[in-house]
Amino acid sequence: MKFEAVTIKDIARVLGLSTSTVSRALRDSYEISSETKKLVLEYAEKINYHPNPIALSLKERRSRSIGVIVCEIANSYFSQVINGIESIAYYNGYNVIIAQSRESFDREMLNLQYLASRSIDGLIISVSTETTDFSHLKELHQKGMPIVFVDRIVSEIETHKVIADNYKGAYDATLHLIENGYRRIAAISNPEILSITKERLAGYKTALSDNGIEINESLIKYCRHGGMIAEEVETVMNELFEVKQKPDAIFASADKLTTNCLRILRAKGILVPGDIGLLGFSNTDLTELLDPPLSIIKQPAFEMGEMATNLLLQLIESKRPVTDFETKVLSTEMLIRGSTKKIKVKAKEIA
Amino acid sequence: MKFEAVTIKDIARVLGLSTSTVSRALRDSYEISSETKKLVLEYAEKINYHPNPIALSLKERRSRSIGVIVCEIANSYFSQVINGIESIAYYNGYNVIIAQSRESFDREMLNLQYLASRSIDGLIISVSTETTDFSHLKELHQKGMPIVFVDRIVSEIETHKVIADNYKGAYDATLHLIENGYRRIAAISNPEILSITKERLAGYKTALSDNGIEINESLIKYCRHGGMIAEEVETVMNELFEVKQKPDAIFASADKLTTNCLRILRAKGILVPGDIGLLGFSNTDLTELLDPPLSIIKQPAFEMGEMATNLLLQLIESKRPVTDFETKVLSTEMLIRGSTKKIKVKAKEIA
DNA sequence: TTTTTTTACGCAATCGTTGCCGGTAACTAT
DNA sequence: ATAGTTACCGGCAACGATTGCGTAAAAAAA
Repeated sequence: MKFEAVTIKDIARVLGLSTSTVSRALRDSYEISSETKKLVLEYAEKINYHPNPIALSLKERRSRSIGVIVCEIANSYFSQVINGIESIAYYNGYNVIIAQSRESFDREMLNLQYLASRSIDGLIISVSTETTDFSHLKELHQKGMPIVFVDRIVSEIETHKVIADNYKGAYDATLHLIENGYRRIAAISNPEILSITKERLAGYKTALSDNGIEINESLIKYCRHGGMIAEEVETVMNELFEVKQKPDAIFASADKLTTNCLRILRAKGILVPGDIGLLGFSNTDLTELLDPPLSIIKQPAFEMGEMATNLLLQLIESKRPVTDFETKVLSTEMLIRGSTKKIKVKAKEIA
Repeated sequence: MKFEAVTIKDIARVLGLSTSTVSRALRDSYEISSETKKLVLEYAEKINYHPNPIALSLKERRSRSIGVIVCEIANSYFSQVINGIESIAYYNGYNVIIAQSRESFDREMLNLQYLASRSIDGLIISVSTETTDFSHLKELHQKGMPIVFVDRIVSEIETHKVIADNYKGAYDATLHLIENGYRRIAAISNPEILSITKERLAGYKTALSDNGIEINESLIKYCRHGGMIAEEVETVMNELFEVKQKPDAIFASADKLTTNCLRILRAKGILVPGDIGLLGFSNTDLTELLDPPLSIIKQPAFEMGEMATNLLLQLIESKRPVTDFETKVLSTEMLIRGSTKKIKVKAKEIA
């Protein structure tokens, strides 16, 4: 079954005009008499005419749609980013096509090809944890595709970028743990290649150093799939608890990592706080209802989506090639709750 | 800046052929010699030619994209449904355009118009809680737009529908509460107009009747915005706890309602279980980590998305108008956890 | 060698819309 | 009265791809 729409030809035929006249009447051209305009406009309204966007796209060589690639939408951070993207896009008459990489490089490539072949006018992307080769993105970028990175950025590609203040967020988080008496603070992260991982770990390390705590590389763990697979989080947790000197706190640097950490700690019967403190990046609005209520670093996800879209539209609608790119850095927010309750510092560790 | 793509004309010009020859060579027509085919194919591969989907859409009068309207994607149930939709759609070469109604009738209307004007080939929709007037959908449907309803269906429109077994899910949930000793079971629901509300409340009521418990309408509350706004849940909770005979359990019939119930109970300092039992429909994977771990009814969201998409593609690709529609009903799953712990039944209530 | 058939390709229309050019009235200016 | 101007509208081409039809050249049959 086909959905038949009204065209400009139908109007022209019925009204005994040419298509060009109808077109111009609809666009309120000065070359058309007010009577004809009125005639056309009224009839168009009556039969509920809408210009065919596909024909327009073909004519104008633009699809008025932007592509978005994230790892998954069933992630509170990204779903909030997407809400931000959509709000701006729809407001400006752009359509949003969402694709999920599911943290797979291959799927990211496929999605990219798919979107490119669907003639998107621009792209907002947060690269997958598996992506170490950016040549596909570079190629597209060089061909003139406007691209804006959000969150997980690619430093090698010069374009607009929107990130949270990952360094400060992680620094504050670590500092908070230290101030509450924690000393052996483990970090559970995404793969090292990701920009957010580097930035967050840098904040974590500096906070430790600034407070005279030695950085212990064996306390820093990476999860290949960003916590999407619970087992990988379990594996690194096992590694952390296998050794003599167990951590007394965990800093998890991504949404899924944070909640999966809690899941595994609970499964292991390790008490939070009590046995261990837990603080992580998260945008879920359920963290305060968890057992224990989680202390979190929250990113301004919606605003990041909005900002990325505004920058992208700027690129798309710019007449001349843009060479002056900016990287917007938005502040994170720390919410302190039960999972990082103050512990008594053992005497020997104070010195 | 524009992203310039390779066209069939570029190939024709370089190879000294006509566009029709190139087109036919690419489509492996018998009318083209194998040498020419090889030449064209190799060159197309070399310059990374991809047919312009917009031109194809215009020619074939189809966009190969389907529209999806849900209340919001930052809802675990709907994000899982969307994952199901996308998996089937992408597999069949269809593009998915997602729009959010945010439980607003006006936004649903706008999205619908927008999608229709973007020439979608079909629509999957779960209507908003505000939608009581279906004339816009009916009109579109009558014009020949293939539509499939998921979850929140519209009985007045005859087409394929995919739902969970809401009646049985709610019946089982209520029965479980009764078996665990709860007697004054309140129900917090979406607006009465929604199909899921009717079905779930029917299950709830029958379970009560079957067990000799009188149905008390003052224990049944409706939330206009489906719990998207925390305040409305608070209002109905206040009403429930204002009266002398307070409920001893709550059955929440939607994802956001369930978690917001817990949020408010915690804020009020009402113990779950203990003071009150709580069980609700939910698809969040965080419910087991909540305090208390929530007993839930889970819908097969991903499968529902898959099924809806298969049915929609069937409609779209059918040569003749389809008149034989089906309503698929999928089983829910009940997960029993701490929030519905057995309580001692008071002697007077047993009789 | 002539006729028929096959092979291999080009032309032009089409999808819906708009831009450019051209044309015909009616009106104004000379 | 004639030239020039203005108002208004139609025709054609183009965007990128497909397709029915026509046809020249080569191959096969007569």
